[in-house]
This record gives sequence, C-alpha cells and structure tokens, in this order.
Amino acid sequence: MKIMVIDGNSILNRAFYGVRQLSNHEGMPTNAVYGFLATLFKLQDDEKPDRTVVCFDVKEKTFRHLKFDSYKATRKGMPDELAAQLPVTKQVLDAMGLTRCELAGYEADDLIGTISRRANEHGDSCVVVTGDRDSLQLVGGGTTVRLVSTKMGQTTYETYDTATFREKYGFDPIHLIDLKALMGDSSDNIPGVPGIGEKTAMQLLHDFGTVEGVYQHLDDPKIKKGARAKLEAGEQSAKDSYWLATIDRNAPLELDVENLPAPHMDEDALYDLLTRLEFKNFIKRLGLSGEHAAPRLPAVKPQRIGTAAAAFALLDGLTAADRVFTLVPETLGALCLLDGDTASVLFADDFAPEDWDAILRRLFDGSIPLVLHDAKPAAAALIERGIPPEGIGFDTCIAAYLIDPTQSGYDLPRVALAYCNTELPALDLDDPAAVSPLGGQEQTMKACAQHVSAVRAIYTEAADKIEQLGMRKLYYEIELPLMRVLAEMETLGCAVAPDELRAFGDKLDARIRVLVDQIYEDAGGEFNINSTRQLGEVLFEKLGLPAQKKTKTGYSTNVEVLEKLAGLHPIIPAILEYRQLTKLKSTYVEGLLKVISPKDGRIHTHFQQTVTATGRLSSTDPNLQNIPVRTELGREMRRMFVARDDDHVLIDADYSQIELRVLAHISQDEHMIEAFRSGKDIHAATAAKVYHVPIEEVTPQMRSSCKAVNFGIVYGISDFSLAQDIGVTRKEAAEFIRTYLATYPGVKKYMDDIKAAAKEQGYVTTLFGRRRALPELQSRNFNIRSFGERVAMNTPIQGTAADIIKIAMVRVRDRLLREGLESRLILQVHDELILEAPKSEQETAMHLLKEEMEAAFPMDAPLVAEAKAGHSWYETK
DNA sequence: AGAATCACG
DNA sequence: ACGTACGTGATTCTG
Repeated sequence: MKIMVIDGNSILNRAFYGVRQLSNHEGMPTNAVYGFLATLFKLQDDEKPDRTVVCFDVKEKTFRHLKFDSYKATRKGMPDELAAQLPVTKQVLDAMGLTRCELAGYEADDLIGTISRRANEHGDSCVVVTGDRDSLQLVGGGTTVRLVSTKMGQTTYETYDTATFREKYGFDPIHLIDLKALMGDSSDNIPGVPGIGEKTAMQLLHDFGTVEGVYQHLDDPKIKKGARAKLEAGEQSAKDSYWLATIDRNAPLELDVENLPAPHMDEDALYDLLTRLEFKNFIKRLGLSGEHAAPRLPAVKPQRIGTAAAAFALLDGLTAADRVFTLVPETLGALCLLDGDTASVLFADDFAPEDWDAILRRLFDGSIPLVLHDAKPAAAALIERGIPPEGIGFDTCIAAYLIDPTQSGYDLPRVALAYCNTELPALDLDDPAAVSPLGGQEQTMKACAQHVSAVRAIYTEAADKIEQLGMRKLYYEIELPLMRVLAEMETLGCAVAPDELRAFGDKLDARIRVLVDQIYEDAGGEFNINSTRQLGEVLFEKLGLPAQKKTKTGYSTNVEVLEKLAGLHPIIPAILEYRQLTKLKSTYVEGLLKVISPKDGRIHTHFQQTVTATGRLSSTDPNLQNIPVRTELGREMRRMFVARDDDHVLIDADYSQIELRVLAHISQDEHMIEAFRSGKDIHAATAAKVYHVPIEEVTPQMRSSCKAVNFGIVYGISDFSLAQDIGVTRKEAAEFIRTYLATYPGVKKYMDDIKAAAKEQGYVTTLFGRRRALPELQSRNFNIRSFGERVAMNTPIQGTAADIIKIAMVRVRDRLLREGLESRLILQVHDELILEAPKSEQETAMHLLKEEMEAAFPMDAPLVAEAKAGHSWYETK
C-alpha cells in the first residue's frame, strides 16, 4: 500500500506566501487554503496514494526544541491571516476524508518520521510531501520525499529516493543529520559548530562518516589546525545540534498507521465548505454539486394576515421582539414580517386604505426593531407618504457592502447566495401582479418566506462580522443614519428650470447643425460622427492625418489625440466642438428633461450607498455628481438647477482640499500640516518649499506642477503619469517626485508604510475603520500589483474624506431638524454639500453648514469649508 | 454586452 | 524590464 504523508504546516505556509491574495466575500483570507488544495490535488493526481495523512504542529509551548534558548528566541509565530486559514483547511481535509494527525509537543516533522517508519516496517511505502529539506533524512527503507519548492512563483516538486539523494549529496540521507550538526542551519536555528561551514563539514563527513567519527579522530592529520580548534570548542554545540536536527521517529502516536481507513469524502460538507470559500473551480473539478448540501436557510412558514385586527395584534406582539426581519417594497403594496418561524405576509389590497396607512405608521413608529435588506427605497417611499421611517435598526445590504465593498452588487439573491448558499426564488413585490388577488399571491407568500429567512440568516452573520472587523461605529453611527438622510434628499429632489433647459438645448442644436454641415464638407461626405470607427477612417485614412494612438478596436479619436491634430485640419476643431455640444445635449439637456418628475417638476437622483470601493457615494438616474463645471459653456448647465422659488436659495459649501488635508493628517507630515495651518494656498506653499523660493516668487508654472504632484500623490503617483500630465520627461518627473517627497518626508514614510502594511494584512482601512481588501498586492503581475499599491495609498485618503462628509451630512441634517429650520440637504458631490433654504434662513443655514462640515472631524490639518448662496447652482460658485 | 468617450470629484 | 494615475455614470456605437 502506498501512503502519502503531508507536512501540513509547511505546505500551508508555502501556499500562504506563494499564492496571490484571495479572500471570500466575508473578507476571510483564502489564499493559503487555495494553494494547499491546489498542491494536494496535484499530488493526488500524480501519485495516486492509497492513503493520505496530513500532519500539523499543535501550537504548544512544549516542543522539545524549545529547551534551547537560541531556538526559542527566533521562533516566529504564524501571521494572523495564515492562522485564520488553519481551521478551515483542517475542515476541508476532514470533509475530504483524509486522515489528519496532530500530537501535543511534537512538530509535524516528528509525526511524519514516526508514521513513515511504522508504515515501512509494516511493508507499506511512503511518500513524504514537505517543503522542509530536513525531512530528507527520512529517505530510504521504503520512504521517498517529494520536496515542494516555489521558484519564481512556480511550484516545483523534486522527488528524492536513496539514489537521487546520494547523487546530489554524496552520502546517505541519514548523514544529513551529521551535516547539520556540523554546519548548522540558520533557517532552523540549529547552531552547528561555530566556524564550520558547508565545505569543511562535507569534507569531514567524507573522511569520517559521522559526527561521532569526527570527534573520535580529532587528532587525525586530515583535520586542519584551525578546524580542530573550532571542533574542540564547539563539541557541545555539535551534540546539541545533532539532537535538534534529528527527527524523532518514535513519537507516541495513537494513530493506527497499520490500518489507515480508506478516504471517504463527505460531499455535502465539502461542497458547503468550498462554496463558502468560493472555490468554484475545485467544486467543478471534484464533480461536487450542491444537491445534497443543505442550504443554510431555516424553513419558514408563510401566513397571510388579512384583517386590520389581526395585523395590529401581530404588530403589538412584535414590540417585544428582539429583531423583526422585514420585506418592504418601494410601492409599499405588501409587507412581510418574520418572527420566529412564521413569516406574516400582508397585501395592501386586503385592507382599507386608511387601515393600510395606519399599519405602516405602526410598523415604523420606532417601537419595533426592524431589519431590512436595502431599506432606502422603502424609507424614501414612506417619507413620500408622510410617514417617518423609524426603527430601522439594521440594513443587511449596507452591512454586506461594508464587509466587502468590492463586490459587483448586493441585491438580496446575490448576498443570500454568498452568505447562505441558497438560490432564492424570484420575487418582485413592486410588481402589481405579484401582490394582487388576481396574481399569484400564494407563490408570492412562499417566496416572501424564503427571502425574509435569508435576511435573518445574513443578519446573523453580518452583524457579528461588522463587530469583528471593528466597524460598529462606522455602521451604526455613520452609514445607517446616512441611509435615512439620503432617502430624505432623494425624496425632496432638486428644482430645475425646464424652459431654460429646453432653450439651452435648442441653442446647442442650432450650433450642432452648423458644425455637422461643416464636418461633412471638410470630410467630403456624410458619415456618423458619433461612430469612432467611421471618424477614425475619415481622419486617418481619407484625410491622411497622422494616427496617434490605437485602441483595441481601431484608431483612438479622443480629446487628447484630437487636440494634437488641431492645427492640421479645420475639421478637428469642429469635431471637438461637436463632441462637447452633443455631450451636453444628449447627456445633460435630454438626459435631465427625461427624469423631471411629473409629480413635482423636480429631479430626484438616487444616491447609491453600496457601490464604490472607497466608501464614496454615487449618483444615478440621473447622475447629479457630474454636472459640467470645467468649461464655461458646460457650466451654463448649472443655471438650470435652481431653488424652488424666489423665496428660496441654494446654499453650496465645499471642502477646501479635503483629500490633501486628510493626507497631511494621516501621514502626520509636519510641513504639510503647517502649510495648511498657515492658511496659505497649498499648491503655492508646496512650490515654495520644493523650489526653495519665497512664496511670493512662486510662478504660475511652479504652482501648477506642484498642484499636479499634489493630485498625483493622492492617487499613488508614478513618474510616467506625472510626466504625461505636466509635459516633462519621465526622468524630470521622477526627480520632481523625489524632491517633493524629500520636502514632505512624512508623506513619503506614509506611502511606504501603508504599502507594507497593506501587503502584510491584505487590506487597508480608513480612519473610521472602513475596509478594502487588496488581493492585487499579491499578484505576480507587475501591473496588477502596482495598481494594488496605488489603491493602498489612495483608498485610506479618498475613503476617509468620504467618511468625513458622510458624518457632516448626518450632523447637518440632525442640526437643521433640531433647530427647527426648514433648510434641507438636497445634493452631495463628494466634497460639496448643497442645501435648499428659505431666504429667511440663508445666513443661519450658511453658517450652520460651514460649521458642521468643518467640525465633522477635527484634524491636525483643519478642515475648511466655504459656503455660498444663490438662486441657481451656477451662482453659488 | 463591451468598448470608447467624456462629464464630475 | 514590466506600463501607469484614484473613484464614479451616461451615452453611443458595434458585433
């Protein structure tokens, strides 16, 4: 019988450092497990052993080696991220039905030595799999060793039997111990004989065979004088080292090596584990299916509540509940409440309108602790109806986002799949057919039960995880209150001037028509100017202009390219202007006209709270965070965003240089902090320092380059991109960055430290504990790894700034209410907040806004916000 | 559905 | 040597 004995610790360790960073949606690191399994599967395929035993060290203070201080002092602990993967690795091995072996006080080496000896004595052959060269001493008598090593990121396997060992070392495997006793092994903290290196040790063994032989023949003339003195002085160390280097092949193992059980895979458990680890390829490879694996979703009975009396009785009973898991569609046309193992489903159609309204009011009166998945649409709908959405104590969607903000979406079926291994049935409570008596209410109820059960299952896991990851305050004091603030902002919306918008559109149209004619004339024929392919053909083939860049699909025709061609042909400026105008017309004029609400004539954007990897918000349908401002014509768009009437104004306040201030604070760079404290223009102040001139003598060019570097620093700079940005050579840019970082040494240190820390921990965090995993840092691909490094530098800065403005939003909103003001937040644009305020409150609200934004988080480079008021957004600048 | 382009911080 | 800025969303064309 062939037995494979694996050194679990050694292979796991190798995998941890060798495999690029991986993690599952929970943020649990999985690279070591992954690498371990990949190695294991490959070996099982190659060797086809009859039995497999995996040995682990037990973390114990009783290792026999520890009686030597030198060994103890340098013994390293396992990194946390690796330790975290140890239990799940063992679980996978158990599910695979492999034998696992541990023994207190013994290292995996000793267990392997013992198992291989006993197996050989029983007549079984043994393949030892390890990354540890020491184990080569076990070779012989039916045991071979497969040495796993990682070279240039590639895992290689070398197999040693007695013959191959002799060929390589020139002596028998067992004398590896003698060699170590003489020359020592720094990686294993075996001292050896001080002063004796590999050369001398090999020669001594060649001449005398063993350590014992060497010491019996110390007088032999073959030993040189110097070596003899060292050997005499180091005799005790040689003996100790011999003992340390010797693998104990007689550990008191209870394992029945002679009768190892055949592996028996627990497919359900394995499927479950691999699903949780998100190792889809291994699941496929092992031919596992989830058929047998129990979805981790407790069954829940649906029950229909059809009378107002029953509904209120239910709600009164829920007041005492710990948590009530709830589905609330945006239409508010149904409800589903989970308490215990019963999901109560209520259809609005079953109730008189005033009863339904009372039910909603009762549910959201704050006395029932509610858990929802993606509560914002429901909250907005309730606010719209005049019902304040109180009592929402947890949102599983936001929680899943905080736990891992890099997923592509967080809708309930997706999160349920990740957290509960469950495919939820389709359910759209916003669809009238699903909730009307004519539709499939029965089916809807069943689906509701499963969905709400999933919310509970996700909550159970996610709430803990939020605590474990140190995000309690971020979650409960920032994100959750913010959800309601956003719902209020969305509901209120922003007034627009539709007639002016249309007039602007007509003006654009007239000019676009002129440009189109001119372009066709210049091109000598009609074509679709919007088609980059056709445009490329016209410019670079028909007109013979010099092509600059290529894209995947053809010629590049973007602004950068066109601007370089601007002097060469009159068609180019026309195309540039055409591009600008059509962008304004289609994205902004037409795009905005399309989304003006017929109800109130206002625009209601949707602020996405669970999209960005850094913690910023995003805005959709329409995006109000990218309204033009950089060109004068584009900026005209902002005249269309107005206060509701002549008695109101818009108040706009934006943070000055928030990201650089955050950088100054995080990095604690004295000079940058001082520059901000002095209240000087930061880019000019930087230039003064970098160029060693008084700030009055800073030229616009000097300021502009420093501004570019300041931006670059925030993004995770490289000389190449800076060179491109400010139009100097790469060398000059590199030198510039060097000078800059010498000027701000704290910033340099921060950039170095954060990259190192990110690499070690596998993630970065903001000042408020928001987290982003960085698997890219483990990549062997330079580009991917470099990207990871830039993200490591940028995310804490951009993310902390995002945290700060979120805090400000919650504070501004709460204070406006507390002070009984009517001014309301309506927009956020990353570092800018916009209120709609009654003119009577203008001064008060401007002051309040500035104050709360600046006080949101006290930093060493203090926050500064400037507020302005005006009838339109244009006028607030 | 993905690519290209361009609007914002 | 590697080939580069960080984070978004909407529109249009194309296969």
